[in-house]
Amino acid sequence: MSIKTVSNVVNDHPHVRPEMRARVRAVIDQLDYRPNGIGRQLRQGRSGLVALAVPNVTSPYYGELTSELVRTARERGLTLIVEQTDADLEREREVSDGFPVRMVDGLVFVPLTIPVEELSRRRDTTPAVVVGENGEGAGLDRVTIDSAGIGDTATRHLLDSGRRRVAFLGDKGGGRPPVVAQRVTGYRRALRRAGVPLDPALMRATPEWERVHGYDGTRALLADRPDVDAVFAANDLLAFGAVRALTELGRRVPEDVAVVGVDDVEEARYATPSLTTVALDRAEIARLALGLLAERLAGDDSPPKLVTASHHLVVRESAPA
Amino acid sequence: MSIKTVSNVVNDHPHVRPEMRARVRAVIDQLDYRPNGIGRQLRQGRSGLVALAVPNVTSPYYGELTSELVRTARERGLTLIVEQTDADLEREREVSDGFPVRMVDGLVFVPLTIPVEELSRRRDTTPAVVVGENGEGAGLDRVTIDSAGIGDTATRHLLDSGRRRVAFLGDKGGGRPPVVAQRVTGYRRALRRAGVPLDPALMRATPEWERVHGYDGTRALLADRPDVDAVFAANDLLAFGAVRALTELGRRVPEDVAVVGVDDVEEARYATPSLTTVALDRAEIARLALGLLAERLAGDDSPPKLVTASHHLVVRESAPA
DNA sequence: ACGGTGCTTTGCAACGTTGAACGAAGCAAA
DNA sequence: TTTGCTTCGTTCAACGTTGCAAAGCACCGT
Repeated sequence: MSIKTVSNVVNDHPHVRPEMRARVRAVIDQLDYRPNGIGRQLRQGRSGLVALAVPNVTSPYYGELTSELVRTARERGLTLIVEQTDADLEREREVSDGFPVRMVDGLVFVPLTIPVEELSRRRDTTPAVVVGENGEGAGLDRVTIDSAGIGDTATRHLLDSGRRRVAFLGDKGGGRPPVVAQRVTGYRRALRRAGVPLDPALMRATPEWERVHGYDGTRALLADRPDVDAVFAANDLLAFGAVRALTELGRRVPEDVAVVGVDDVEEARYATPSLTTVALDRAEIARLALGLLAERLAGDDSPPKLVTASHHLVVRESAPA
Repeated sequence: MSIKTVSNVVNDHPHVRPEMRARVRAVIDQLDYRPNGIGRQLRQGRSGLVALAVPNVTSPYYGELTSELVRTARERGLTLIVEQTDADLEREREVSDGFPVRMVDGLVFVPLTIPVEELSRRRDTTPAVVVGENGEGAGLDRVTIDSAGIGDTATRHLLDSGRRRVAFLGDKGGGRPPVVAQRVTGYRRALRRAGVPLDPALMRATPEWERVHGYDGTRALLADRPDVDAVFAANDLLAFGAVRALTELGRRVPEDVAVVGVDDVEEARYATPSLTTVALDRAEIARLALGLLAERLAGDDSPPKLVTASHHLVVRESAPA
């Protein structure tokens, strides 16, 4: 029998006699034949591969996002290649410029440090979806969250529970990336609405947003402002570090200092005390991102789209109502 | 100029006049030409893709292992495809049988629930490396750790600090998978050496090894044996859950109950109290696994190899010396 | 001027697959 | 028996790349 007939059977094409079909199937089983994906991809001009470029898969937030993307991609018949940029500018540039060898059909990119102008100068024509606030203005499809709203929600919760000296942990010196700028905006908005003056000494910058930076930043904060009574940390990891520092310095959480984070990573539920946080729906973000990408893969060439995923406050022990 | 000349330039072949080389380079830059990976792969018969099948990328241990594998693969010029089995038997079967379409050059597999016999019946000829104790006897290349040694080290540390009622958290009912069996073996060995009789009520089974199971298991443990003075948890997540449960039930850690975990995930350093644990070198595991795979890809067809990665005790607050 | 030598460039084929077009049967109706 | 139609199977070509071998081209010595 001809190769093409086998192809027809494998692809469930019509116009194959049932008898022939069965015969081919039997031989396929016997030989454990599997179509060579490469040949197929070359013929069809698509690989079904999608690259995910994320700062890392280690930190809980990106890990959980990666997990949801892997799951969602699978459901859509796509396969995910994982790359880590380590938040390194050069690595992010490489991702933005496109891999030197063309292999993937699409890209999901979570940029941290690359300037928007560079993103928008992108020459690579592989469809790309940017995830996060940092791609603002890049002229690419993007899934984002309302970080100003998040900052507002968190800060308001602390103010509503009677706190008045609310620190912001996780600011960046110099030009703030959009994600930071937005969370600060929300923080200020909530303070203003409550009539609480902004105290610059309560705005603490950190080099990154990992546990150790929350820890260090909080120790520095307490040295300056020993009377702080609440911390809004820009993400959960900073918050964990903050709790650790506060505890070491003899502050009780939440009695002396309340702490709110952002992300609702799994650990937030099991930490001691459990962490009040603003939850982001990572499954929704994954769904939206791959949805946008799938439209492009299907040939959609409309102007770049922007979609916003939802968030909600989860009240736990570290900052009760 | 001919297509082949371009190919020669792209691949830095000798015998291309510098002038011609420059001319081709210029055009490549101008057109932003990138070789099509699929065509190249078809020609060369290899894709440079390696599949990683891991229970999930969310839990810290697998996440950190995935991260190291991504990094190491990159260094070796390989690209990692990530699949999650969710510790589901059916999904693990699919991985073991091989993907229905051939696309990857190799497989790194962390099996949890699939029986060894099924693994060894594997028909797929794609080179595979198994990571972990659970692949014992599968007749495949494997990177493992000395889990009996780990159980011994952890238990001994607790006994050395004067504890006598040491619980084992994370047993499995019914036939124990190798990883559990080995950690139990080490636990018993240390107890025997210290002359402490084994108390079956201190052996606590959990459905999985996640925080919630450590939490539930520890509550059950305290109901049965309120006088327990130490917990050896089979991994860090169980230990975090245990600490949480102990704290809620009024036990101080480590004063009343000491806790030791296994893995040394990043969180262990920042938890309150910080966690004493047996550290596994994930970078080493990744290096060894891809090293074995690379040998197979290079044509090595010697009998299956077994290599063992190292471990060491890290003493922190939850179980001081 | 001719063949030889060594460097440079090109043509051909093949990797494994599948869409398109073509050919070969089978069958019913004329 | 021939014609026309349907159903099934095959051949051809192409996807983009690169190893191989042959061809082109200077330049040299005789």
